[in-house]
Amino acid sequence: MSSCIDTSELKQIIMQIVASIPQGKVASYGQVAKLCGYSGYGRYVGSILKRLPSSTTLPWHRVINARGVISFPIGSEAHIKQLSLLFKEGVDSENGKISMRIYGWSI
DNA sequence: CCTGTGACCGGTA
DNA sequence: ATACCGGCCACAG
Repeated sequence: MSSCIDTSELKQIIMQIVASIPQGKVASYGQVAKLCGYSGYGRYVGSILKRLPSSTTLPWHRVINARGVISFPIGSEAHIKQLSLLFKEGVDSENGKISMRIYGWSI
């Protein structure tokens, strides 16, 4: 079956939610999807962020997975880049586990 | 149209 | 605590 939703609209909502994540805090892919009103679309959130141009101003680095870690292989360029961006914002992490979550944060 | 692929997630062993 | 599994769903080939 083809998509049963308006993907272009969902894409914009996702970008809006990600853009509104406060500096120094993070959200999971599933959390972003749920905040959009589309629970279960975590994978889609990832696919959207993947296509972002390198020149984007969207804080994509504030989105991690539900296990509290960066969803890139440790040591990969993307992982190093995301970690440094988060570290620069003062995100607290121990052994790669991000502790400053976004739970309780409202739109 | 059918199949494989993810920057995912929650439950189970 | 870690490892695996099945479900998830748009998208590319």
